[in-house]
Amino acid sequence: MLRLSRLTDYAVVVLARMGEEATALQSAPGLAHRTGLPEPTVAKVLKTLAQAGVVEGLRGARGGYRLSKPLPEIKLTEVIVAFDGPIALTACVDGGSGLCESEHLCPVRGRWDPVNTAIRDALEKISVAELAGHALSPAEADFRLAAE
Amino acid sequence: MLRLSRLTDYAVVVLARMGEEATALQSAPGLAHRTGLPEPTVAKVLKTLAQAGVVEGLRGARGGYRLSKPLPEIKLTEVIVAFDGPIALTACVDGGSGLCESEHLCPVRGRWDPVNTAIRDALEKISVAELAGHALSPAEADFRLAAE
DNA sequence: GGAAATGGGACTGGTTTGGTCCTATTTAAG
DNA sequence: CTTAAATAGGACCAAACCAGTCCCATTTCC
Ligand code: FES
Ligand code: FES
Repeated sequence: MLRLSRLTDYAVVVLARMGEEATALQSAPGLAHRTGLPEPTVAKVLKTLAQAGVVEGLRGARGGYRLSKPLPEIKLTEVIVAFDGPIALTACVDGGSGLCESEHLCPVRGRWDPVNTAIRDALEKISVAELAGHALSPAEADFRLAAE
Repeated sequence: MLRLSRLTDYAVVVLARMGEEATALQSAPGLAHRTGLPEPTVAKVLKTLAQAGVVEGLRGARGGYRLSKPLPEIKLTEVIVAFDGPIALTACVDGGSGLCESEHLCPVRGRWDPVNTAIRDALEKISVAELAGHALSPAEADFRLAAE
């Protein structure tokens, strides 16, 4: 289905929620509660995002996570790469030789690169903020909490 | 890895090989031999391509497959859709509601659409011919055969 | 010192996918 | 008319992959 990891989807949801209070320090359990997603999953997502440098994690009691840059500056590619790895559409990786067994017979050898860059370019232009529907209103957020 | 099905890769290889003799009727075993790919796999790929209308299959002895249109007119999306299904990057399909359990809590709901169209547009512009490295020279083809 | 949080990774069940094989159907050749 | 060669279609199985959970170490505030 050419689908990306479900965790990527979750990540966007979590980031969107964080974007509503961009400066605040928010804990994983807290965010789980506010997004309605299961807590262990949110924790995992945040860990990965922290590794990628998209969010910044502060340890200790009263610790939590914080966006390391404003939502509109977070490119979608950053998130995707964090969870799905480098954006390369095929098994025959970009310049890499030696990995494909039928390489010496293959007319396509390496030719996927233009495709990959085309997709990277397309995704590069999209920020997470654009996916977030930038900020549900606070009222709407309250409604969601109530719905739980 | 955001990778597409390996069969898609094979398909492009096979199509590229067919493009070298675009009008000729070529059998699955023959193409398998010429591409160096295992025969059952090539057969499967061709069946799928036939269903998608990319190639045309003729039955019976002396049957075979033929491109249903010239290689440069075959868009990459056609091939991808044939093997990987519709190009939609997330589990939450385009307009479809009701499939996602946390939809009522989800700030992203449906917002992936722009991403999907961005990717579709990018892929739409690429033809299989562009990936094929359009035609190894006949000499090169002979070399390959000899190399087997 | 204890509680609360992140950091990092191991483990596992479920799903998906690739690859193979089998059978029916069609058509040309002998 | 029989046989052979090919496509059409689908069933099946093993392997790879992924999500989800859990566990333990580390850090920091109270
Ligand atoms: S299939 Fe691997 S190089 Fe072409
Ligand atoms: S995660 Fe499904 S609608 Fe957002």
